[in-house]
Amino acid sequence: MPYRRTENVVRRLAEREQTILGAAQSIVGERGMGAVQIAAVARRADIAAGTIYRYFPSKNDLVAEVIAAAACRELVAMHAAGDGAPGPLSALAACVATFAARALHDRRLAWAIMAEPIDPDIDALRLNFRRAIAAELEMRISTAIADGHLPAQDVRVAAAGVIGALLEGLLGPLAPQAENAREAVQAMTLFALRALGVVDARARGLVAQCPLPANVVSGL
Amino acid sequence: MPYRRTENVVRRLAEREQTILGAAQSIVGERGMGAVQIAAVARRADIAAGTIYRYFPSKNDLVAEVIAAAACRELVAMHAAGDGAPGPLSALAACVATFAARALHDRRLAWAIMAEPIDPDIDALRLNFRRAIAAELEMRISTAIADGHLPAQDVRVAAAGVIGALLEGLLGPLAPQAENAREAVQAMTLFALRALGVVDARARGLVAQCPLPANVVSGL
DNA sequence: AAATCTCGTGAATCAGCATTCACTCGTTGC
DNA sequence: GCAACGAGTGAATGCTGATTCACGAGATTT
Repeated sequence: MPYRRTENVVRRLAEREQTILGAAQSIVGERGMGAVQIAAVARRADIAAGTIYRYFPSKNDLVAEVIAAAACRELVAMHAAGDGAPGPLSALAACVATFAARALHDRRLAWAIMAEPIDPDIDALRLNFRRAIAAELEMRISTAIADGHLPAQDVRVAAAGVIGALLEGLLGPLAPQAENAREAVQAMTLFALRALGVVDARARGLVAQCPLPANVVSGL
Repeated sequence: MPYRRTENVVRRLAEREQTILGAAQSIVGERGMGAVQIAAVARRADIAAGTIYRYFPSKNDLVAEVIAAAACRELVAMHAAGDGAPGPLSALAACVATFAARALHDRRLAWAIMAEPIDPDIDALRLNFRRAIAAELEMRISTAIADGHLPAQDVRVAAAGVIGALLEGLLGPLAPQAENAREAVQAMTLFALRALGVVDARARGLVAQCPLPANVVSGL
């Protein structure tokens, strides 16, 4: 009979794979995509460089998994936030605020994953992630338009614009550093809602009712 | 008497420097920052790789000059567009539309210069450019607020948000490719004005009066 | 316990690219 | 015309970082 992996070995392998992924992610979060080097990941995971290739066929595959995992977490959080809201506009506001709050919580990681280009292959993958995030927003926006809460507009462009505004306003190099995260999230959410056509006063009301950043961040 | 440069030689040197800068810029415009390699620039400029180092101490310095030149052109165009408008809100709209139209005209170049990170040193430089663009917008926004045309808001965040929305909505990977540039510019300008607090109807009016993209692009 | 088999290792290899430098050639000053 | 000088050259150098591989260690099977 051929060699077969013991239960124990399977677990150890799976654990190590997670260790590697975790090491890679923590490096991304601390120093950006550019700092993800096989040697560095290996060092942080406390294994040899070659070992990484027992788990991932290439560096790109490793990075891809890091991105995919983060993408999945964000999508779930956004979707849940929207579903929990009472109406279409509230759902939209919750969606935006959730994305903003979570991104702000892990600025560097979010920026690296959403916007920091490294390699054409990786960029293609990241594109899927962005598309998925955008699709979630588009869905909320479309619903709000259909219900007459927003003026008619090109949903694709609107969603992209909102994402761009959030990234740049909260994470980008121009964003005011640190200070009060909650205020920043609220300011950008307000900005985004107005951009989509909600009048100022109404938008302020919606923002005030949004779940607090502290809540949406849980489970990161 | 020591060697002295002839009038003729001086011109030739200056021309060649421009040739190199032009080659670098055209590569950025076609294939992004990542494609700017000394060998490639030299090939396009039809000179030897080593020659580039007679004109620029390092690749970073070369890239820096490409960025600075582009930044300067954009700032001048934006400023002029705003100054030519009849009122504060029109100026704001013209500023935004101009930025949008010009960016869209040279999508790749604009994206590369505004958003494509390569090297920490370069990033720092790009930051200045973004700050300058943002400052121009901030100035227009502040004026409009002071005149009571916009609700009070954090001008820094607002300007950053507008830039992010424009970049992402028009140039980013999610932006609908090609099609009608004029429409896209108008849609994003409308989006930005609403984001800043102009109500939909009024914003539409302002956008309709903006100079056409065809005009603002001249002189690129 | 012997025979296989996979895992982990890390030094060596390979590739891409910026940068250098010894050299050639056209200019300049006499 | 000729000696000095700086511009132009491009092959060689050097560095950085991903990927490979031959080997020793630990697991699994008989």
